[in-house]
Amino acid sequence: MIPDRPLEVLKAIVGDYIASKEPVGSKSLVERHSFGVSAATIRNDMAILEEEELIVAPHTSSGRVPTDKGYRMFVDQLSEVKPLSQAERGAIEGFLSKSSDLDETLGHTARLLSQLTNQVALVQYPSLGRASVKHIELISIDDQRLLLMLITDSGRIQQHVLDIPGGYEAGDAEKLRNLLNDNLAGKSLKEAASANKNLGQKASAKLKPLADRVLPELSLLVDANSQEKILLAGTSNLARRGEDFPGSISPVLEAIEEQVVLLKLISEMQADSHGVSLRIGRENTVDALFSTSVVVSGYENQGSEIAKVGVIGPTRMDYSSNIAAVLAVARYLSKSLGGSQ
Amino acid sequence: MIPDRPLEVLKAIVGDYIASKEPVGSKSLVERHSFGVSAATIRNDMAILEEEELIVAPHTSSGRVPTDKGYRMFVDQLSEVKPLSQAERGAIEGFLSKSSDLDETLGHTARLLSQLTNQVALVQYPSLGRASVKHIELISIDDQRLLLMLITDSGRIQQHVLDIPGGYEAGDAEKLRNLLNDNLAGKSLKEAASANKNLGQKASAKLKPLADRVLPELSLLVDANSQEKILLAGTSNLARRGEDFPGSISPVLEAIEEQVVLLKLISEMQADSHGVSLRIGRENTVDALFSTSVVVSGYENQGSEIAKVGVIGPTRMDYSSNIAAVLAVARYLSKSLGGSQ
DNA sequence: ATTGGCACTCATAACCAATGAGTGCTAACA
DNA sequence: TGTTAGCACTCATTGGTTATGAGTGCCAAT
Repeated sequence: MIPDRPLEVLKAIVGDYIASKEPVGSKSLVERHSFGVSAATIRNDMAILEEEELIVAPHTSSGRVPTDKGYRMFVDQLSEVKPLSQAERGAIEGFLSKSSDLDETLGHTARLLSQLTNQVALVQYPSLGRASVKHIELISIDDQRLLLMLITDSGRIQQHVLDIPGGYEAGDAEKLRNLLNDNLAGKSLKEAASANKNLGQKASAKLKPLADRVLPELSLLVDANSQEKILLAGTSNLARRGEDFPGSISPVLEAIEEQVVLLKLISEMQADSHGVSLRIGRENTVDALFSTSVVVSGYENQGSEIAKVGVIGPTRMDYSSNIAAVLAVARYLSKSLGGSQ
Repeated sequence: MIPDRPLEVLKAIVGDYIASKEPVGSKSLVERHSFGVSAATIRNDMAILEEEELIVAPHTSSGRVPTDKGYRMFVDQLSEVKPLSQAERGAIEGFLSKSSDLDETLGHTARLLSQLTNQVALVQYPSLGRASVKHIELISIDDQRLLLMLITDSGRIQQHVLDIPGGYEAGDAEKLRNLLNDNLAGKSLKEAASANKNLGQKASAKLKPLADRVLPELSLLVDANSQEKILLAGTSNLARRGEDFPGSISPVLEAIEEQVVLLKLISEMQADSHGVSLRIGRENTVDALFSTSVVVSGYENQGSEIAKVGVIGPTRMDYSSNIAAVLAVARYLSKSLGGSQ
């Protein structure tokens, strides 16, 4: 529905605008690209694009700037993304290979992605909601304290130290531990939460006091921590791009620090054919993020998607390379998790 | 050495400047405060202060602004800090009482402090360097994987999942665990690190293969994680105060995201008589933080200081209330840790 | 020691003209 | 029909000039 050359012009405008931060006019356009036509013709094409609301002029008689719709068309046209350089691939591999536990891996991932893209990186912790109980551990620390641990198949480990005011017998802890594992291991967290409630009755009279102390804490671990969590890195990259934001960047910073908002946003996003999902400007349902774009992709453990990873930056970003970076990092992260956990 | 009234004038200047963000002149000074003398007299006093480099005029014939030295004198004069309101005390208590494990407690603390002060809050994780090994746990997850845990007396728990490619016998894991605890529990991390190296010899022939796999990982846990860590919250508060920073805020953001820099900085800071320690402007050894002030206080577990907590903001901050907030939060945090861990 | 008076400084705001990149439109052209 | 050259017009930006006024330093008088 939009002819060929105007589309090329749109691409050129987006490209030049990303590079220069300046509204781009017909003249500089024909200078930098070889369309084989004159500036006047380009102007006609630009009139078409403006008609379609793909570009807009900040003020009468100035260059044009892509609209959100324009960026959207641009990325949808983007057939293949810019592959990463050898150096970048090396950096990813080197960075992620030396991580040990989950916390550390995700922390590294966030830092890496923010450095790779010069944007704010976000990494969602594997959601406990979809996870299942792999193992429950009850470890005696000393005669009045127990360490309760919940290990899920997503690799996340939650723990809590319990005071047992009256003390306890080592054998009881062992028995309770077996009871818990026999009844809960393998169940999804939701099932475990409800099964846990009825478990008190199964405990023998001797075990009862300890069970009464431990079970509620286990519930707490299950629900309180099934609350999702996001890791951020490179917030300063936002500040450096401050000029890209209309008023101040502080509402943007506030919004992304507000985990709940971000979680809702990325949970709404569905991956497209490339395996990546993006929201551009006003496509974001959050007012404060109307001048930002979010690029996310899922990462997997043992074949199923467990959480998301991505970047957030000004709508005027280099979509091609950011998409490539997010995809690559997601892929390596999946590999790194699948291998060792 | 500096007469009385000029000192009062300094206090007034600092106070007014903090409130108004505007350089403060002699006239507005006599209007807002009742010195009982005329503007001209105040001007003479200001000349003295300027002589002492406690205040400075941004340009000839404009109001005066406190220098770093001026702020320093101001806070040193500060005999008692502004006590927190009832509501604030309530908020602290409510917030911190509902935390369960260490991670969560510290996370809550950081958020709370940033909200209380409207500054960037920082919370240092209990340093493993000064900590000692409380307990080591080796848990079988399945027949090819073990979970290795290191629990320190500061309440921090580190864990790592180990693949044991050839499998192992449950009894061996148990024996190794006992060996580790017998030899390492109670030792400081440094001692444990070196003791750990010689432990391979003590293992029986049967235990050797497993020990060879586990011991290096334990070393890794000890060193790699004895690296300190800082939690930040409320970065957006910096952005909101953007006008207070000379050029852009992004170097500041970069500096505080650079954990190493921050860690070095706060480790240099020694608490004064109030139990609080602060660096004002150029007293910070980091260039990027020359226009910020850092307020920290230590928090304790079982009577000994284990790490620091504080805020960082523009030199033009409300020292009195920030000091009060940091102190209060540090105190409550110590209480909360001492009670349950 | 304090004060009123006064000349002086200098950042800021307001106004104005010049500049120039960029546009839309029209008429000619292939 | 699509393309091009030409032209008048718009308007953000820049630089220069001029008020305005808050604030100072200094001095002579109290």
